[in-house]
Amino acid sequence: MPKLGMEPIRRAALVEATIHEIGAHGTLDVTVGAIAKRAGMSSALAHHYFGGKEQIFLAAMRHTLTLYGADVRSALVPAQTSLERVEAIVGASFTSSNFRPDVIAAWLNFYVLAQTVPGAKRLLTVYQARLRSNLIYALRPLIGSNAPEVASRTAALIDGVYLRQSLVKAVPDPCQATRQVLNYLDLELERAAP
Amino acid sequence: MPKLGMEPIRRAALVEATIHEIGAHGTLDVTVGAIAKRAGMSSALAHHYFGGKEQIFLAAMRHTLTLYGADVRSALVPAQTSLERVEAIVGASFTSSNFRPDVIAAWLNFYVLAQTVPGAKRLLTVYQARLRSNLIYALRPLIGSNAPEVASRTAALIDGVYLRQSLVKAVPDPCQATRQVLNYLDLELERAAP
Amino acid sequence: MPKLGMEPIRRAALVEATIHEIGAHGTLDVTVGAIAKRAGMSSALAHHYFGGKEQIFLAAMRHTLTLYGADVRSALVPAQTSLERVEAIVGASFTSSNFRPDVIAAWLNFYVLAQTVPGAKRLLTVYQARLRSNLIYALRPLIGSNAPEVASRTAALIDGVYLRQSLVKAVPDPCQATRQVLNYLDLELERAAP
Amino acid sequence: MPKLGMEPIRRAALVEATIHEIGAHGTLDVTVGAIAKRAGMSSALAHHYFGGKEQIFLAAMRHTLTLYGADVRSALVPAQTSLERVEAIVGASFTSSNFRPDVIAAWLNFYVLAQTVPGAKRLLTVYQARLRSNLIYALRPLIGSNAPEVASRTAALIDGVYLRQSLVKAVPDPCQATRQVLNYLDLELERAAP
DNA sequence: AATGAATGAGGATTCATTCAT
DNA sequence: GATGAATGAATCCTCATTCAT
Repeated sequence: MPKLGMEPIRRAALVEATIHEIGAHGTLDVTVGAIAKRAGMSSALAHHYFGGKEQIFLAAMRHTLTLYGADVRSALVPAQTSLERVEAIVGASFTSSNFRPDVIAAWLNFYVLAQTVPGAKRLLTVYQARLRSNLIYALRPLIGSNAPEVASRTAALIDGVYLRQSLVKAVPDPCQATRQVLNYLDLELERAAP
Repeated sequence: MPKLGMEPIRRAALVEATIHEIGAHGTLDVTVGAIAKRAGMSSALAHHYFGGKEQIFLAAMRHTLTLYGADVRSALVPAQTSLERVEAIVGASFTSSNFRPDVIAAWLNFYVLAQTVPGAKRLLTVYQARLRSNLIYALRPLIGSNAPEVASRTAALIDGVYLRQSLVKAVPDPCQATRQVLNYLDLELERAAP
Repeated sequence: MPKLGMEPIRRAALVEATIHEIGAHGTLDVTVGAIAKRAGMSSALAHHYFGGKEQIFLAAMRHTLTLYGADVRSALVPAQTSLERVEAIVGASFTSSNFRPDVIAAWLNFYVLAQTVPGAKRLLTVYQARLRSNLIYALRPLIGSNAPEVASRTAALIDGVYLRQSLVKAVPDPCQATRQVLNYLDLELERAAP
Repeated sequence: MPKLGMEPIRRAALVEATIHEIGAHGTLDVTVGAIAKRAGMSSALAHHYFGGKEQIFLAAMRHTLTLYGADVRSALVPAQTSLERVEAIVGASFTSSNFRPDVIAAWLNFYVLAQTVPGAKRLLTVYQARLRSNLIYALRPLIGSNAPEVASRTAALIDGVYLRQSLVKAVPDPCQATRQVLNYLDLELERAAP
């Protein structure tokens, strides 16, 4: 009984497993075998579906970025004011589904992957560009021409918070992380409109 | 050609080569053989002096952190005012000898190493603690009890700038990076003493 | 060509090859590669099936001991009298399938392996215990309470004959070896029942 | 200050260290470096004196055999009767200086070495021949033409006792070992002269 | 669709040995 | 006499990847 439509299920399972595996090891030094086993299939099948390790990694990146993007979008839906938009964007970076040890470690390693694999660099660049343009769009009404620079700084700060969290054993605290970034943004807003 | 007292020379060459190699590959996926060859010796000798790959990595980390620490200290020497102190600390992070593609890639990978190797985590933790305490000490006269929080944010921002630079092919611009961080700090200082 | 159920075939081939290789070299200093090549496969496959060199050695030991045990058991089947039992046990030690240069060298090296690998020591200890209890059981009706001591001596003598044979280039002579041990046992029996 | 006459001291130290090292590891898998360190010198010096690992091993064998030979000879001195001769020979095999875990492991490994290194085989063959002729000479007055066969059996028994001792963690018991062999010889003597 | 079988390539590590001082 | 320096060779082991079923 050839199971139809297995492909998307298998792919999803592998992507999921990849992130867990990277999270568990903290490294890209995970074997296709381990990923496949965690996903409940043979490594041969993993290759069958993805063609190779690199593409499995890329799929995992795409998945992570997609989830993140969806979080941002859905957080923006109810946002009415510019300020709420900004808060929505920052908040989405620290959703409890994104700001998890697993995912944090994965992000870190995606940056490493981007040093080697062009596709990975492209994905991260797109992520950064989106984040930036989202922030600029939300900030412009509030701080005008300062928006681009502040957006860059905000993005860097977010990434920095992630990076530092990767060192700590403590379970990540989304609220505190969000506040840390928003506190900075408050400053910028105060200056623009005292 | 064998001389006495080769050990420190060889060790230094290996550490140097390790950073270059990591920088060139953007990954910890470098072979001891490649490192040794770059350092002009056999891989066996590398093992002889360091005992293993992990310890070579750790030595490279220590070296990088030491250089950075020295830069901070020597930048602090001529600093008279608190503001100059802060500027010195931030500036040292973006010295042209630290803020180089090589070293940036190395830092990124040290964070990855720290996920696995306890010694590496320890080193990075110490680095963060020093940076933080340096900043707090310099900031306290300027912003009082806000110093710790601002120090954390500043540190995260610095790391974030590094992280983002790792994605860009463009040669790093120390001035711009420094300004990015100092602009933020200006805000904090303005608020404290308008 | 890949078929199913290759595992037992491969494992058997490797075990066989291991004994031959140890026999040919007279040492445990044989490479997994050489064993695998002799068994007609890649060394990677050998690792795949056994997990490591040590476990290959242990499997070879187990195989040798199993063969020997089977020889003893089947020799005991037709034995009617106690004397025949004793002769069966001793004879099995010098079967032409056991008392072969290959196997003799292997035994010697198993003793060496047992110095290092607990599992190997366990196997040899079990072998010795079985041989001893077999002998005691067969000897008791003939020599009574002397059986244990005589069994020990007999076992030592058998091992000694093996050890000495390992030094000689001449092809082993099962008959002579058997006689050497049985002659000693005759003495013991005579004394008990003159 | 070039120390004169260092050579014999160094060589002795190395030989001593070799036996200890083999005893400690239970294997010939000991490194020249470890031997040299135990002997308090550099491995280069070990090579200087012996030329290579194999020759170090051979020297250790020679030393062991020489000690044993000396023990036999000195035990024979006070022996008056043939029976005392026999007892002296057997006893010397189980002197507390020979029948030690160290030395027992070394013997076992010498047999392994003999499979590969002709010189080692020669040494062991000489040892066996001497033991045999010593025994025959002592036994002939007691059992006549049976002496050669009994000598062989005795020698095998001695070696077997050694071999079995190598498996046991318990500290070797010279008395018991000696008795085990002498008990056998008593039998032979009884038969010859009831 | 799925997998066991199989391998080639590569890498860390160890070690005997040599050499210049 | 003695050693630190240095290396080539060898070996175990891992893993991504392929293939036939």
